[in-house]
Amino acid sequence: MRIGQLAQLVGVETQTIRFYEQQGLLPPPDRQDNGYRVYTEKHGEGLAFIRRCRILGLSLAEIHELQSYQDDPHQPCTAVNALLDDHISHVRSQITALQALEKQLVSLRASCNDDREVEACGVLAGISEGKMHQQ
Amino acid sequence: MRIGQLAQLVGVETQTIRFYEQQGLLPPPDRQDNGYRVYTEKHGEGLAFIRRCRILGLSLAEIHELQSYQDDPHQPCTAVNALLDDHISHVRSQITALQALEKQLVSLRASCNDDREVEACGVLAGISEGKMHQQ
DNA sequence: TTTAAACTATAAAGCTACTATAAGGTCAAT
DNA sequence: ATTGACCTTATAGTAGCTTTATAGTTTAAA
Ligand SMILES: [Zn+2]
Ligand SMILES: [Zn+2]
Ligand SMILES: [Zn+2]
Ligand SMILES: [Zn+2]
Repeated sequence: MRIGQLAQLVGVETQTIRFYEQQGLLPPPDRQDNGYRVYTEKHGEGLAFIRRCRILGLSLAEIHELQSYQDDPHQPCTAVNALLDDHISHVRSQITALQALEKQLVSLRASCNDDREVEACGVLAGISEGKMHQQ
Repeated sequence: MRIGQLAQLVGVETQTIRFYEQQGLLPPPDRQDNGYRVYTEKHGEGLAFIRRCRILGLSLAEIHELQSYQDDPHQPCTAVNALLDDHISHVRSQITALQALEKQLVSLRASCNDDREVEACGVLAGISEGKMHQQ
C-alpha cells in the first residue's frame, strides 16, 4: 500500500503522513526500489489511532506519551487515565474561559445598535475606554 | 517615552511592541539620534487598544480591520458591529465544540478504572477501536 | 511512442502571535 | 575603565500542519 492509498483510507493528506513519520509518531515504512513508501495494515491502525487522538484534542506530545505506554502493556494504566484526566481538565478550563469571554463580548455588543457612526460606535468606545471586566 | 517605559505602562514586552509595529498595527514612532524609538501618548492609547482587543480574543487581522474603521469615523458602524457578531459566533461555536469534546472525553474516561494493565485499559481500547462519536 | 496526468520524493517556507536568543550599540554611574 | 541597564536588528523557535518548489516515477491515453 502506497502513501496515497493510506491517506485516502484514513482521510488525511499524504504530507500529514510524512509529517507524522518525521515527528516520530508513525514508524518509518519500508521503501520500494524507487524510494516509494510501502505501508502495512499496522501503519493504517497506527495512523487511525493518531487521528482519533487528534479529534479528541490531544497534542502530538500527548499522543507520543500514549504510544510509549502502549509499548509496555503490562504496566498499570494509571498514567493513561491520568493523562486523560489532565486533558479533560484542560478542556474544561478552556470552556470556562471562553464562556467568560462570550459574556464580555455580548455585553460589549449590547452597547451599540446599527444606526451610529463609527465615531459614536458603542463597541469601539467600549474597547477604547477599557470598560472591560479584567479577567 | 522610550520603548521600555511604554512596555511597562501597558504591560507587554518590548519585543511585542516592535512586533506590532512590524505588523502595521502600531505606527512607526520617531527615533532619537541614536536610533531609539520615541513614543507619545497616542501610541500608548493605540497599544492599549490592541491589548484589549487581544484579551477579547480578536485576531491581529480583526484588529487591523477595526483600526481601518476608526480611520474614517463618519462611516456607519455596521461593519464594526458585524465584526463583533462574527467573533461572538466564532467563540460560541468553539464553546459548543469543546463541550461536545468534553462529553466524549468523560465517557471515554468512564470506560476505565485505575486497576488495570495498559493492555486492558478502557481508555486506550476506546480510542483504538474507534468507539467515538464522529464529530 | 510520445506525452501528459497522476503519483511519489525531498526540502523549505508559510500560517498565528508572539517569545527567545544572539550579537552588538548607547548611556549613566561607579 | 567597566559594569549594568537599556536600546538596536536579525534570526529561530513554538504547534500542527499546509503550501510551494523542484524533481523523479508510474500509468494511461493519443
Ligand atoms: Zn491535553
Ligand atoms: Zn457600533
Ligand atoms: Zn474572531
Ligand atoms: Zn486505563
